[in-house]
Amino acid sequence: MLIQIDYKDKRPIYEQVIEKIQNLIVRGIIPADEKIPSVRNLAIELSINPNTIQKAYQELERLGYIYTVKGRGNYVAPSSSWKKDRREDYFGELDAVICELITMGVSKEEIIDFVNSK
Amino acid sequence: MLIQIDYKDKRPIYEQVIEKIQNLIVRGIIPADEKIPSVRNLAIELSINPNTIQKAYQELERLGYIYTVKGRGNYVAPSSSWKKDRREDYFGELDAVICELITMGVSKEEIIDFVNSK
Amino acid sequence: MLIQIDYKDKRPIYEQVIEKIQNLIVRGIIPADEKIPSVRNLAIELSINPNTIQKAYQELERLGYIYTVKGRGNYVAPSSSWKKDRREDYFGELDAVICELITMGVSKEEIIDFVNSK
Amino acid sequence: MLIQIDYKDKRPIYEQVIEKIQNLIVRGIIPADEKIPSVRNLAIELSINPNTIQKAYQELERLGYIYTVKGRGNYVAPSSSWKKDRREDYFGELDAVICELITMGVSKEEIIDFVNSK
DNA sequence: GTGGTCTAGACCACC
DNA sequence: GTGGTCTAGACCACG
Repeated sequence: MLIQIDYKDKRPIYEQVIEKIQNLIVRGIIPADEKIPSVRNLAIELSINPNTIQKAYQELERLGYIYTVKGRGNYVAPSSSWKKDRREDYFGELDAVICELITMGVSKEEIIDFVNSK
Repeated sequence: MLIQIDYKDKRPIYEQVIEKIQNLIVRGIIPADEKIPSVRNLAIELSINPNTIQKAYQELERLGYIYTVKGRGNYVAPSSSWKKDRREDYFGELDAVICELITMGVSKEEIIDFVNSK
Repeated sequence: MLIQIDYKDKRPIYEQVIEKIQNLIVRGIIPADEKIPSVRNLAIELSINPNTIQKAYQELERLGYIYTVKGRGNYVAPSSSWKKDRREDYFGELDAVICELITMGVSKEEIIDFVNSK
Repeated sequence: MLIQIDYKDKRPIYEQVIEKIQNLIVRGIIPADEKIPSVRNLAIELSINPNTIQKAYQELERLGYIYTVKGRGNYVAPSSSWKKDRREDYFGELDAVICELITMGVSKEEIIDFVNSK
């Protein structure tokens, strides 16, 4: 797996795990219905306590990114279960940042130029 | 003062205080070199532990939004000391959000439409 | 057979098998004294461990929905052996739900309207 | 507090805690914005590990029944944040039970009689 | 003191 | 072997 924990990061470990796996799923690196590492294996691989991975996996399931089959393992969910939510989340963030920039006197044109320069 | 603490907010209280005062300063509601409430007074007004206000004020000073005069109080710093930093921060955030949206298959045009609709 | 396992369902697989077969029996799709698939065959058909099917069949026998003839297979029991139990179970559930709704301030009339609208 | 754990119950302890506190809140026994016992205190009172209470409280917050203030404690949320969801949940359950009963040949009239007899 | 996170180690149901 | 739950005990940030 391509997951790395950053111990300098102030966020809790389980959040980092969530984010990393979200990334792998959203970018299509792990396809739908593919198995992801077992709680124990990932724990060993990252030298982390299994409970911490467990917490991350449970949250990922709650968010609709994976589904869990007891006695079998965890599998990535079809994109339909998270795609919409995720878009809305990011447009919400975009909205907040734009509000802040406009409040600070940045014009819409400047923002659009910035988007185009990407 | 126009500060309200939201206890249901997940962020620590001192961060909320920082954000609220930043807002008052950035929007020009408190002009440069104006005195802001003393640690003690604000603590009483918000029914909050003075240590919490103290922590917020220290951070605000570190960020360049206020300056402290020993024995006299805290004053709003001139905008030159924070304006640039703040713009860069928000453009950094904007950058991150746009990257995410593009990764998810949202086109630049959609993003620009969204900005224009504001 | 018309059985489908849903791996995203939180319940254990053997419970799903029980429920599905109960349904086929209760709705009369498999008549009394009809043979149901052998443990082995159903296991193969559903790509499931035979132990899981075995557990489901044992429970179905305990509940009176099927009876087992050693060396010959499993057969649907006559409705007399489960019909009464089942009705009582569901009226018990109905009772519990109605209690909760009333506790929450929902009137009997609202509940009756809901039943009639079905 | 009026909470009792039933060790014969097969459900996990944290679910029992959730259900018990939900009840206290829904029935108005603990009013909105009232403090509920701290994680540690309730753990001691019930002779349960604090982590288990913690899990229950986090779920209760996620469900909108309580809100948490770090360093202060947990408080019951205003009913607006859960009342609607809860009604929908129970009407959903009611719907399922009624479907089952009708499938078994129970008439609407019988069901309505049952409701009226309560 | 309060909640939030983490570790280590255990037992269980399920497959 | 797999996930789910629980205990015991620890450290941290917050107030």
